Amino acid sequence: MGNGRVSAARQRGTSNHRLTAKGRATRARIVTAASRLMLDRGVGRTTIADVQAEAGVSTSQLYHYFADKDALVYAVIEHQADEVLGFQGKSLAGLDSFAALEAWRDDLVELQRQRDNVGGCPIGTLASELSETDEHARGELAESFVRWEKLLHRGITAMRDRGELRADADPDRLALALLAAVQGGLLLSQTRRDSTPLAVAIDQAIAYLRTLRP
Amino acid sequence: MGNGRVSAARQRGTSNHRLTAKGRATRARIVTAASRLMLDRGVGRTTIADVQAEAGVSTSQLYHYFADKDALVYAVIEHQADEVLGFQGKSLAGLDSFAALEAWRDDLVELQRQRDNVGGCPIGTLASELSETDEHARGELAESFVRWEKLLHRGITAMRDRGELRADADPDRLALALLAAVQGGLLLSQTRRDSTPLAVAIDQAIAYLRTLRP
DNA sequence: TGAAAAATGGAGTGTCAACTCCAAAATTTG
DNA sequence: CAAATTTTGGAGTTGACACTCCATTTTTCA
Repeated sequence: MGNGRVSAARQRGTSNHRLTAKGRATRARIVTAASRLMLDRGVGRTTIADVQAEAGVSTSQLYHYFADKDALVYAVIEHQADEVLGFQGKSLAGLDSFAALEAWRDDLVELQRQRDNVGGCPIGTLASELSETDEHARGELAESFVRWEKLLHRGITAMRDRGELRADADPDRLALALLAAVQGGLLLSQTRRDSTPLAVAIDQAIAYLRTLRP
Repeated sequence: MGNGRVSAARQRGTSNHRLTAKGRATRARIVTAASRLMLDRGVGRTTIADVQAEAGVSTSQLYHYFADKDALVYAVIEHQADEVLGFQGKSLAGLDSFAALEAWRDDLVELQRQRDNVGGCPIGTLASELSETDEHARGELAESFVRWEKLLHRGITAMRDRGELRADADPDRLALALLAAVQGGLLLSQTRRDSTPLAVAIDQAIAYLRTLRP
C-alpha cells in the first residue's frame, strides 16, 4: 500500500485495456469481494490473498485488473459510494414530507439492525481509515459525502417548497446536520452493538426540522 | 496484532511488575508517543519501530512494558479516553446554560480548527478502526462513549433543573444525539478538511435544545 | 553493602503480505 | 483461420514487521 506516497500508476490496471465481458465479470467479482472484506475488517486488515480467496481468482488475475492495492481500494470506494448512494437515492427519491423522512430513518435503522450493528457506514468507515494516509482516497470520499448531502438537500428543499417548512429554513445547514447525525449515529451504534443511537440521532434531527414548520 | 484472536496475556507486561519512577516515566513516554502516532495514521499503520523512534526507547524496553501490540493499543485507548474526557470534563464542568453550551461547542470547533482538521476524534477513530476486529477494544471504547455521554447528560439535567429546559425534555435522548452530532461532525470535518460540518452539526443540535425552553 | 529486581541494549528470527515474472490457455478480430 | 490481444496459472522474490533472546547496567531494599 501507498502509505501516502505520490501514487503514480493510479490509472493503470484496467482503464487502458479493453475489457471483454468475461474480464468485466472477473473485475466486478474482485471489487465486490474486496468491498465485502474491507467493510468488515477494514482496508489494512484485508490482504490481497484474502480478496483472491473470496473472489476465487489468482494473483495474476488480480494484478491484471488492478495496478496495486491502492487501485483496488479506489475501486472499492467507488463501488461502495455507488451502493450507498443508490440505496439513499431510492429511499430519498420522493422525499417531500415528514412521513417520508421517517420512512427513510426507519430504512436506515432497519438496515443496521439486520446487520446486528456489525459494521458502520461503508463510506464513513473508509473515510475514517484512509483520510490521513491517502489524499486521493480522502478526496473521493469527501465527494461522496457531498453527493449524499445533496440528496438530503434536495429533499429538504422539496419539503420547503411544498410548504412543510418555513421559508427561512436553511437546507444547507439542515442537510449537513442530518448527514452528521447519520454518521455519528452509525458509529455509536456500531461501537455499542445497539441500533438505538442511530435511531435517536436521526430522530432528534427530524424533531428539530419539525420545529421549523410554518 | 491479534486480528480478533482470543487475546490472552492481555494483562501481562506491566501490571504484575512493580514500576519504579523511572519505569513509569518510560512507560508513559511510550504511551503518549503511540497515542500521537496512532491518532494520525491509525493503529494498523503505526509500527512498533515507529513508536520506538518517537519515544526514544529500545525494543526490549517496549516489550518490557507491554506484552504485545494489543496491550499497547489498550493502553492507548485508556490514555486517549482520559485525555478526551478530561478536556470534555473541564469544558462541560459548569454546564448550566445555553451560553455555556455554546462555549463548549466553540471549544471543540476551535480545537479542530487548530489541528487544521487533520485527524478526528481520538475515541471515534479508534472505535471505527477496531470495533470489528478487537472485541475487547470495542468494549473499552463503548464504555468511553458512555462516560462522555454521561457528562453531557449531567449538563442537560442541570440546565433542566435550573429551569432552562422544559420538564419533559429527555436528557437521555438529547445527550445521545449531541454526542452523535459531535462524532458525525468530526468525521465530516476531517474528511473535508473544513471545520464547518462540526460547527453546524453541534449548532443544529443546540438549536433543537433551544426549542425546548419553557 | 550486596543480593534481588527492574530497566535497558540491540542483534536476530520467523512469518506474512505485496508484488513480479514467465508461461499457457482462451477469446477477439481482420 | 491465424495473428493479436486478453485472460488465467501459480511459483518465486523482497521487504517489512511483530516478537524473542541473552547480556548488561541501574535501582531498590533488607
